[in-house]
Amino acid sequence: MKIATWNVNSLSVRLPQVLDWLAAQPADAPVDVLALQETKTVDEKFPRAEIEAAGYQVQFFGQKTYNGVALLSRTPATDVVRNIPGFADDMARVLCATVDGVRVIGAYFPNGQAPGSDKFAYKMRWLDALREWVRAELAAHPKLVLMGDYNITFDDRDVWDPVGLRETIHCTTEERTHLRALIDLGLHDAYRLFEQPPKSYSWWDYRMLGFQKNRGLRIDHILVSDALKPKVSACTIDRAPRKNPQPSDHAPVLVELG
DNA sequence: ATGCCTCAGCTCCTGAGA
Repeated sequence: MKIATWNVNSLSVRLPQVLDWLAAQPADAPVDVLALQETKTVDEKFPRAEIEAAGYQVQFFGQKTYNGVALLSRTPATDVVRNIPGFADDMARVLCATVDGVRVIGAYFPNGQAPGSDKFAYKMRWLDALREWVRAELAAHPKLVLMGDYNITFDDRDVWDPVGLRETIHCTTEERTHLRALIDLGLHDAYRLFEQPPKSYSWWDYRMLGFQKNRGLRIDHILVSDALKPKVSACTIDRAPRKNPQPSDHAPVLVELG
């Protein structure tokens, strides 16, 4: 089972790239589940027909201009949950469903803008609510994947300039403490289960030739539960779509469950 | 300096992203 996450930074702009990317997978190893973030599309305008024509079922949860998430799957998604139950939020950030017996959560974590800002405080509240909800989901569904654009780096290995970016957004101790608290629920950073190339990132700034100079951050993650950890056979970041004309600023992350 | 790109939208500028 191959599961992936990709912040597409507008699905209406990136839909052809998403379909091309899915079609480019090996025939014997298609992507079974794909979580998308920043679709930036209201549900009325969501490109459902195009995605279904590519052989995928799709759940989507969007809003105007910002945020928006979707969950593509080759088999039906059941028990769908939108956003964090009990946490009032006018932003479309979370889609959760069961696919092939795996509880899959795709999430677009808040950016946070700057430490000390109102948006940073919202990010911390959102992370608290997410953690308590995921704790309950894990108890009910031991086979669980939590993936998406976390907007948080785990440690300095995930940062192109850890000195210059010390305690800036995505790199603060407070954010990392919250991320670590998710891990402590019984989740594992699938990417670090394997030896990986140094300076591996999932996002590069559009400006300043960020990608060409590999000035990036690893902020897109796939966390797997204790029960799934022994089944993980690979986890990779696919940089190829970042080289497309008119790319998203994020690259997809993939995990394979044996 | 807080921009450099990119995107959406009450679109010829602004807000937000990260």
